[in-house]
Amino acid sequence: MAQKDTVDRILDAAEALFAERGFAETSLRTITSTANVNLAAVNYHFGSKKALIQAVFVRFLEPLADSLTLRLDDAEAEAKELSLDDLLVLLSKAILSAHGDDVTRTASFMRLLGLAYTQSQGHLRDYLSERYGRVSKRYLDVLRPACPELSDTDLFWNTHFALGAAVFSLSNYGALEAMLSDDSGEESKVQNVIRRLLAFISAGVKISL
Amino acid sequence: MAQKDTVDRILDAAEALFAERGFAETSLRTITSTANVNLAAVNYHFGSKKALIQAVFVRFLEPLADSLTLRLDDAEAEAKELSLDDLLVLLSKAILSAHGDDVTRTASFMRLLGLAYTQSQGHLRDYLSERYGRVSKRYLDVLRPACPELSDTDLFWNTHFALGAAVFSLSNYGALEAMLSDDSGEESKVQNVIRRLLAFISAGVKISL
DNA sequence: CCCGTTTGCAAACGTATGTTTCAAACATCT
DNA sequence: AGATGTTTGAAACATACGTTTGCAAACGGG
Repeated sequence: MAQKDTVDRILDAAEALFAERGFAETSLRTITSTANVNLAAVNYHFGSKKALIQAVFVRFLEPLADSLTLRLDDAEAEAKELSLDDLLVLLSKAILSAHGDDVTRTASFMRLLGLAYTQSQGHLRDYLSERYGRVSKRYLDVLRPACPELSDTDLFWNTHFALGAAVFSLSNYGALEAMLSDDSGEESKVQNVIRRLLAFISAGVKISL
Repeated sequence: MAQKDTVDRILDAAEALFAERGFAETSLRTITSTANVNLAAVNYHFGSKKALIQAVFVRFLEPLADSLTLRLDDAEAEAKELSLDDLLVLLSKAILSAHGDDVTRTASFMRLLGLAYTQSQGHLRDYLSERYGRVSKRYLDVLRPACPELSDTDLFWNTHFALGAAVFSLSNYGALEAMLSDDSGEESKVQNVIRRLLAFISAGVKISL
């Protein structure tokens, strides 16, 4: 089929539109007309708007969880001690590689993650933490021995500070980039910001009160 | 009058409801019934829902901007060099003191700030940056010489990483605190988290690529 | 006390939304 | 080819929303 499947076209449109306008601000009519699909198709294929939102997240997070699991398996197979920076790079590579190093789409999806946190969307938080709780817990378990000098409370808050820095800056990447004078190099700007972010996080996470 | 003024009751209800559910997800009917006020009162006193949202932000940010300006005046009057940590403490004290050290309300309002960033709400971003651009620019101007070893690009990204860490963690403070085992000391937990946050930011901002 | 203005209230209006319906088009299998 | 199950399409439905209206009550200066 020359045209992509209806389901995928809906998911593509929904992912992009949600990211730039939020969930409640994006109507099914906008989504379906962007996707060149009949309005009823969303309820037919997904059942409801809520379910569509969940499907958008699952389509992105499933490969990410797989990629992360795989890399953690590899790392543990080598049985070497993983440093904090090793783990940060591992995570960022897992995220980026999960969708063919499409940095734009990844940054756009980070915006969705930010929305999922701030916007109440209770059903989403419950669903995601139920579905991906195991992977994130495993990552944290590996992170724990990489920061032996930190107490559990230190680590807890520092990781959430780091998560905030990542989600916030990447989800607002578009707006932030526009504020910069364009004298900086053109190529792979996002990559550079990610390098900056990792350095920032690496320094912060090591702090204990 | 025993009852607070209608305008204030609306603002109180709107601030709390917006913070916990988002802008689009909070209807005027929910706001007015929470405030025990007639539905039409919002459009009468504020003109529109958009204007109400702006008014909520102005009521909170105006004292904050004043407090920050005052403290910057004092600091510059002493003509001492302000270190990065001095400036972080100055800012956090300005934020907290602006509303009688009501940490709960401050944390709740941080959530609103996060929403203002993530949800498109273009009118809000424009309005706020037009109204408070001068104060924030002044703070950044003082911050600049406190980090002499950083390039402008370094400083730009690091401050936004820091902002993300702050907004995200404080705006989700309620949910995060609930995840912690309650063995930690009861008193002034928020204050402790703010101390942690400042240490985290202080370490991260100093990083250059 | 009166009258112009402000505030409060109930009801309605117009619109946009998520969802449902049901018949037509399509695909798949025997 | 014909029957059967799946997918699309246009239209309608029910509801929730922001906003407006019309009028009564309260207020305040002359």
